[in-house]
Amino acid sequence: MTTLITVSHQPARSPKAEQTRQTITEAAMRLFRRDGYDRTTMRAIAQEAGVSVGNAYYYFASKDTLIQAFYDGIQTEHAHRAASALATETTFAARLHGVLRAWLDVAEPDHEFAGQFFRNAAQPTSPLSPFSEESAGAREASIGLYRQVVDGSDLKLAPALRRELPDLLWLMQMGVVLFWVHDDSAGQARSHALVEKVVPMVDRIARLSCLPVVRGLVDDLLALMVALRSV
Amino acid sequence: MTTLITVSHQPARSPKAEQTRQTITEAAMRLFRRDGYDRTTMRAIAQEAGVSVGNAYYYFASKDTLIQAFYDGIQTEHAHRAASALATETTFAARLHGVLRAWLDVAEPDHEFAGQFFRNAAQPTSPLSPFSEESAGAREASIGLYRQVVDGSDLKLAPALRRELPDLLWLMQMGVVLFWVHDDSAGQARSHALVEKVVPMVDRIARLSCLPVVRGLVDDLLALMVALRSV
DNA sequence: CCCCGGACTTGAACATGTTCAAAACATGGA
DNA sequence: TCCATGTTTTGAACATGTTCAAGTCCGGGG
Repeated sequence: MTTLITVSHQPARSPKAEQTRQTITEAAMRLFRRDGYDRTTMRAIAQEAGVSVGNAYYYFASKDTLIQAFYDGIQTEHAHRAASALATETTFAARLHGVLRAWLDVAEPDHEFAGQFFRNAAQPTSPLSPFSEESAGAREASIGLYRQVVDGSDLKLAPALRRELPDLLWLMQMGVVLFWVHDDSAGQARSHALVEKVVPMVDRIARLSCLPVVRGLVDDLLALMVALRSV
Repeated sequence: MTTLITVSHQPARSPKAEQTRQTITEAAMRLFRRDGYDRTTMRAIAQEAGVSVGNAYYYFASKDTLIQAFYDGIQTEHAHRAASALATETTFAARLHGVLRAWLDVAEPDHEFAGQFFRNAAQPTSPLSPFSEESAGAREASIGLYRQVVDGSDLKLAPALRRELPDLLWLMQMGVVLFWVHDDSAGQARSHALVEKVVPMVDRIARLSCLPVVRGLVDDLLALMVALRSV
């Protein structure tokens, strides 16, 4: 479930190298959290880690890639907390709600920091983009979470929809993240409100997906996804 | 309809100043289009404009704000082309399709360039974010376009939905833009396919919005929007 | 005509992400 | 022990966005 994606400039060959790499990421995380991404300089990171600037670049291709550690941390922590929700809840709505709220809880302490480096993740060409080739592993892991949400639940769905639903729910999470990043309300209250309202809606749509009218719309949606993949 | 948002460091007092400002934006646009955003340096822009670097900063707060001109250009051009679609089409689907396709057509020549500076627009704190205070004018103008789409069409809608639909359609456009920015297919074929498929779906949903089942979902959606505004 | 105040312009200086050639270090084999 | 080779580390140099103190220009008042 962990699926660490280490975008390393050079792979660590020796234990000592691994140690150095670790020291650098820890120093970076510490400063990023304390001063924010933009105000933390590479020189400061190097100094905090007791290492030269060039050495940081020996292990990490750029300042951006240093936040991969942060990325991975949230990912694994989310998987961890989501697991406990998935272990106890059985209804679709409760499971979905648990996984989404787990994300908000995990990410909350880093809201400000996330807002600062979000632009890097938004760049289509960046390896940190959730849609990038390099993020495939983390993306699959995250989608896997939503597959569990669906599979372990009481939902009755047409097979085609059941197959695609995890992808759609992951996409929804991306939407929530987008909203969350822009959310400057205290404790990201608006994001929580969003989740609170959206989950029952999704639940209702899913349950109605067999009714004739809704069925047609769902079929359109599935056709859309298939079409986009093939173009 | 134009609503030019000029984020200027210093307002231009004299005609000569206005001339200089113009020269700089034109040089910047030329180089951005030719070499891309990242590979165009401020020094190159200054030189192309026959001006000093400091002078560019007298008129523009940063390299980012130079692309405001580009932003405005797309906005006005879109309004222009959309108007002709709105003048001829009468059905909701055709009007919506016309406006969205107009955007794709207008933006196409700048797809690569847009991908490069998209990250700036994605940053929540940036004035170039479509959700920012500074973009309010352009945003309202754009939403106005979708108000026309709805109002001039043959759609029968509950008043509450009719009021909110333009906002929702604008949000949908943001989604299309997000997709488009990540779309590296030839001529952005996938984005066109997306629009082609999504428009009939939206049309169908809108037309079904009075039926009992769909009605409930739409009400939920409207309640969500109201709730988020008040939190 | 001269001078003053403000608008405009300049280019050197600064901050910071990134690169690179060279040095230091480690390790296994002669 | 010493060398060869590959790994790790260094810090100065570079590229580029941004700032700033100082200069130039210009119009209006004396």
